[in-house]
Amino acid sequence: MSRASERAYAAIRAHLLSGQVKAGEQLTEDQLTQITGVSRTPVREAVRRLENELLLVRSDTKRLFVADWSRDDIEEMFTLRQMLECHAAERAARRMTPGQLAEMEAVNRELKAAIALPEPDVARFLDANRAFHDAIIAAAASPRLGQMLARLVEAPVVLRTARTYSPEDLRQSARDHDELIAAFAAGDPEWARAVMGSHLRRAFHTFARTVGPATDARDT
Amino acid sequence: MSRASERAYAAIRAHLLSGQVKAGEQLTEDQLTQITGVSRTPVREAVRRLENELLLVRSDTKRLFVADWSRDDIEEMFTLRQMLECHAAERAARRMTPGQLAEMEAVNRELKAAIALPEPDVARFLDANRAFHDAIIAAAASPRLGQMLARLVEAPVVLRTARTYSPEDLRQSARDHDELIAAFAAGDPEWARAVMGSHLRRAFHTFARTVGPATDARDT
DNA sequence: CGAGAGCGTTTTGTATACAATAACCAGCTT
DNA sequence: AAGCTGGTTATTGTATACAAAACGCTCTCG
Repeated sequence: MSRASERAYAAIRAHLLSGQVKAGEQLTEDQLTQITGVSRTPVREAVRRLENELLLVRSDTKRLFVADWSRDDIEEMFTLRQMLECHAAERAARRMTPGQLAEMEAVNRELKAAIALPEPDVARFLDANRAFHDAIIAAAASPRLGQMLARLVEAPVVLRTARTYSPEDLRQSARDHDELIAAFAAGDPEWARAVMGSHLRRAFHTFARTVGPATDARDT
Repeated sequence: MSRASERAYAAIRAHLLSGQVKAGEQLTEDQLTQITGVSRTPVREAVRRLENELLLVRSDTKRLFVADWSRDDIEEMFTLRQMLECHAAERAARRMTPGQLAEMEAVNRELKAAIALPEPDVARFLDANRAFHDAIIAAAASPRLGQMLARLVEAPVVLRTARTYSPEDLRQSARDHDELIAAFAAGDPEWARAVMGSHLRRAFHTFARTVGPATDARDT
């Protein structure tokens, strides 16, 4: 994307992440031009993108609001992500090249360094974690799958700012990544899928623990 | 969407569907303003949407081109659609209300009427078919799932215009729908998922038969 | 000949003015 | 008091002019 609209996107996103703005609150394009420092045209493009990522929503009369993710919305999102990312892991296990595998090992070393004592660096962990998952998606070589996952992964980022990860959560995550790498090295799609499934499902429960109980137990 | 950009979207889409334009061909925003009769601003919004639906693609330098769907792309799309729509069928089976079920039965009667002899009306069939699948997605009550499926289903519409359906294809489709309705009436998620899976996979092979052989057999 | 620099043309990106529509509020009617 | 109605303001949508970037061409230099 071009410079101004990219800047607008990043600025609005940062603004949403910063927590200065409440879920359900209305935003106007004028406010956003002030926040971003660019004119309405690129702001509108950025807003379209954020709408697509479901960070912003529109009322029936085109007013713009900060999206409000319920616990059920989040669970739904995790379920979809699991479905798609397991598929991606399976595809990746079939297609991964030695170079890609080496790259993933490097990323995972970085991830482990980030959580090393004495002081785990959560932001650095999250960056490495994201790079790891992106590498899998890249190896899956499925543009539509990648696009969909990108949208799913974007949204919860908003919520994770206030989240606390225990050192054990971080270490378990690193172990999952080790096992995923082993599955890729073995070229075993079923293994990769299974590890990814438990990895994400556990992540959901870790996440959910801090949010509250489900309101509806019917669903998968 | 607003009037002008909606009109632009529909006009560009129709233009792509009409076959007057080849895959891979470049389009400029100016051309599109002429085709649509609106200014560049709403054209650009429509283009963003079509990019998102992967009917248009951008070069690395922001030039706009008609997307070129390879056989592998189409297979990938069907695979994703199957994954998501099976999930939707499963959810729908858990949640369907009597009113929704009656609605689906009505839609399926319309579908059967459309393919009745002497002269099956394929356009009418396609409309009813779409309504049927939309009803399932609605019953699944998962906004993100619905949004993703909408994008997946959009694209192949482009290609199916020239497609020929045998009367037997149409009848088998109607039978699948009958069985889906039975699964929903029974409230059996596994049954619904299984029927949807075979329904879509058969649709893929019907589709693929007219397109040509796969270039890569590694994938699911 | 071929590679690359310079320059006019084409195409996309941004700002801004104006138009259309939705929300708001006051005052009226019943 | 509840609900409509007219006008006023706030907000979004569209057109257009200008800026920036990419393309294609020619000309030059090695």
